[in-house]
Amino acid sequence: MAEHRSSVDFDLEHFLPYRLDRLADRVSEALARLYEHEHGLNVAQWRVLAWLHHQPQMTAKQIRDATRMDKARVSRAVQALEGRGLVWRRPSPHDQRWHDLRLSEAGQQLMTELIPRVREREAQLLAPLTAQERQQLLDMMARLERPLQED
Amino acid sequence: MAEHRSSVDFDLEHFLPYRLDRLADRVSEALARLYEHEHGLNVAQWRVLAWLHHQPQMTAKQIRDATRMDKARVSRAVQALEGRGLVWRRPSPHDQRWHDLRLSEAGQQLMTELIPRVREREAQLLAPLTAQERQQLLDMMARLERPLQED
DNA sequence: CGTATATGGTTTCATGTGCAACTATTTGGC
DNA sequence: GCCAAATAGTTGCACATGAAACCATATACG
Repeated sequence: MAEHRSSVDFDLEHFLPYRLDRLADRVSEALARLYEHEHGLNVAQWRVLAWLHHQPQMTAKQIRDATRMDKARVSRAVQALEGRGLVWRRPSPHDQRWHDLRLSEAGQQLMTELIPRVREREAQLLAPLTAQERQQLLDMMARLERPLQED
Repeated sequence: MAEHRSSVDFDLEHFLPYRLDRLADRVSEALARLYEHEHGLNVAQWRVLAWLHHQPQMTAKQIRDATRMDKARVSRAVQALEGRGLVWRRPSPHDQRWHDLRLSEAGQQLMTELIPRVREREAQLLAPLTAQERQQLLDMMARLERPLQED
């Protein structure tokens, strides 16, 4: 059992950052077909919609905190969604710097159609793992992520 | 225990593709300081160097297969590395379409310096998991990835 | 009050990327 | 041997993204 890796040889195949990135890419690609090819949504836009579906009224700042996306990325995603009539935006009465965001009727409809299909796809992806393993996986990922929070 | 998620509510926080992507991003960012900020290498370039260190002579095609990166991405990474004198490239005597790649002396040196530090960083990242858990994690990731191979 | 500072959001710029079209070389069928 | 198809690698293009500069609004402090 070669559990001790030599100090001179370095194998990317056993290097977690690389493996994580590769898997994330593959998974993301497998999902993109649903919201990208069929609905012209990129990942940032999909995430904004998902959050607004989950929590019906948010500001861009809240979405940024929730998704940990760059604020420029959120800003552009919201612009695109507003342009397509999927999201409403208006300055907050409490503070004009904030913009309150909500799904429009069309946005709501889109998510109602999309979510079950995304769920189904996720189930396919997760099929190789037992329910217990899925839980373990998410749990380990959370533990790995915690020390990397930088705010 | 709320293990059955409602069909109307959708929480990105429990959605594996999103969680994977976020973790991969964070981890990647934590490592980028080492090879990006200090050595001006981007991820693609780092991967090419790592593979050439692991297996001293490869063609771009082999690197592409190993890393599953787009061939344009590999091509540009190699160009940059050759331009900086970190890798040598010459047409293969067997087939002029191939280019044999090797680390130069400088490339070798860079990796000798970089690898231990990258290893150390990886160890910090993995600190929250036991050795057994690390093994489980890589194993589960491999099982998730297998059905997504598309070649 | 009134100015300095902080904050939410936008825009500009440089960079990285995938895809598709392209070039050059090799292989396979005739 | 010769041309069609395949293959390795490069390049043009469109797009997404992060960092930094920027704008507008709100808050803090004199």
